[in-house]
Amino acid sequence: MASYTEENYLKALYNLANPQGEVSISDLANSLNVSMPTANSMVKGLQKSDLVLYEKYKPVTLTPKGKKEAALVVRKHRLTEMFLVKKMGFGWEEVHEVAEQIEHIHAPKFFERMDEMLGHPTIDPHGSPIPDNQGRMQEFSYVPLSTCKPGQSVQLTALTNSSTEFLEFLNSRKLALGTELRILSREAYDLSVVVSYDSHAQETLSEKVSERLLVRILE
Amino acid sequence: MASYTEENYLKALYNLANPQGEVSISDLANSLNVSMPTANSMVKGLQKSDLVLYEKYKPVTLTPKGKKEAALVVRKHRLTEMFLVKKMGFGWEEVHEVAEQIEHIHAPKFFERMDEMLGHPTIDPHGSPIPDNQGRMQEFSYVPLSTCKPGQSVQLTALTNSSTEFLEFLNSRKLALGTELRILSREAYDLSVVVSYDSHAQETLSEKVSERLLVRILE
DNA sequence: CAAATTTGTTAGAATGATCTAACATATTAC
DNA sequence: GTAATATGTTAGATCATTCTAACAAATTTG
Ligand SMILES: [Mn+2]
Ligand SMILES: [Mn+2]
Ligand SMILES: [Mn+2]
Ligand SMILES: [Mn+2]
Repeated sequence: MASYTEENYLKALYNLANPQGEVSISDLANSLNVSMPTANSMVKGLQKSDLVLYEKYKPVTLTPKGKKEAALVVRKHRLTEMFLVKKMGFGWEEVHEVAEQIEHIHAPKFFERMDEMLGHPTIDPHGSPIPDNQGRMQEFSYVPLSTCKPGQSVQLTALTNSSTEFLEFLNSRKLALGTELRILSREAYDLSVVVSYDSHAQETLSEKVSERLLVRILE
Repeated sequence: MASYTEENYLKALYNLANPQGEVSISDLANSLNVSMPTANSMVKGLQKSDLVLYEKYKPVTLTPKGKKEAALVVRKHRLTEMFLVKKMGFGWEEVHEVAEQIEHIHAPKFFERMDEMLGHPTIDPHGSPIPDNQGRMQEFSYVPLSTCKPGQSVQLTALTNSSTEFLEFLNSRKLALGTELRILSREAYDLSVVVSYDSHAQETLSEKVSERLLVRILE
């Protein structure tokens, strides 16, 4: 069984994988705030347990076994976040750090019960999909708000970044998942986007913000 | 901050302490399923962090700081067990192992929220007191059923053992906290006790069982 | 109280996870 | 296509937690 630390490596590999499933040692090390030699040596260990494929100087890839284990940790993380928000009254900006710990609890019934109580949710409080209990995750095809055109109506469905700071920024603008936005214009100079929603007649979102907001196009 | 392992040592010391607050290395090692040299070396580490008092060949004692830290871990354990039973529908026999893990989560708000949702409970599902958020624990003066006399009426209030097997045995006899028992007789030969309660007109409890049941005397 | 037993300590080693310093390979820029 | 830069690896060390084997102190027993 993977250790606490190994689970964090698997999850990082899962989240960092490019379309070919590859992750560089430097990205891995960076994401986990460890040195490259540390990441390198851990990867060798994961390889011994058949959780990753790895050759010197090549990027790392999860094996099917590793990918499933990773997805199941992600499942625990996202179910936990959903539970904290829906059943314990936490804000979406306060749940990530706790979930980062609770995802390592070994107690299948605990998470099954959360899942039941939540009615088998398919997305977490930040709009990210929750893998099923076999580790399968559905794909959504949402687009960043930054790629939308003036005149379009869209619905905020997910985020590409869920840092506390970003979530607090969204709170301050009363932007939540489900919010419907109309794109009024786009500033060519700084790529900021002007939108209206709810009682906000006009709100300007910087490029940095708009590229982190994933939306479903309504019309 | 104490590590996961250190927290388990502190908790064991807290639970094993005799009236003078002392714990032998062998009891500590035994309780944690580690060798005596391991316990010995960990105790030296705890001493460096001012969590225990210790001299070669003498029993170990928690410092006030160590005792408080231990009590706060016990608090998290017991709040968790209560939450699992009252808010998530688990049986009292299934919560200890999960709580053993969740007690190490570092997230004050998570446990504060549990406490609130539970209405600031003072006992856990097995009748053990929950220390307050300063680590203070109230003393109860319950007596083992085995010390009671025939003719007495008592109420089951706590347990001195909370193993899954024992709890399942109690479930099978429909014995729960709060059950009122009348002591019908006591067998001199094997010290078993015959009691009646609810719809059970006559139930024989072995000495092993009756000394693990803590009761409050009603009359 | 001396012997036997139990309890506790030291020494030495292993494993997992981490680091820094030094070196090697790969990629990018000129 | 070499030089500079970025990326990756090896070596060697540290720290926490654990072990077994050997020895030492304390306690119990006859
Ligand atoms: Mn998260
Ligand atoms: Mn984590
Ligand atoms: Mn317990
Ligand atoms: Mn524990």
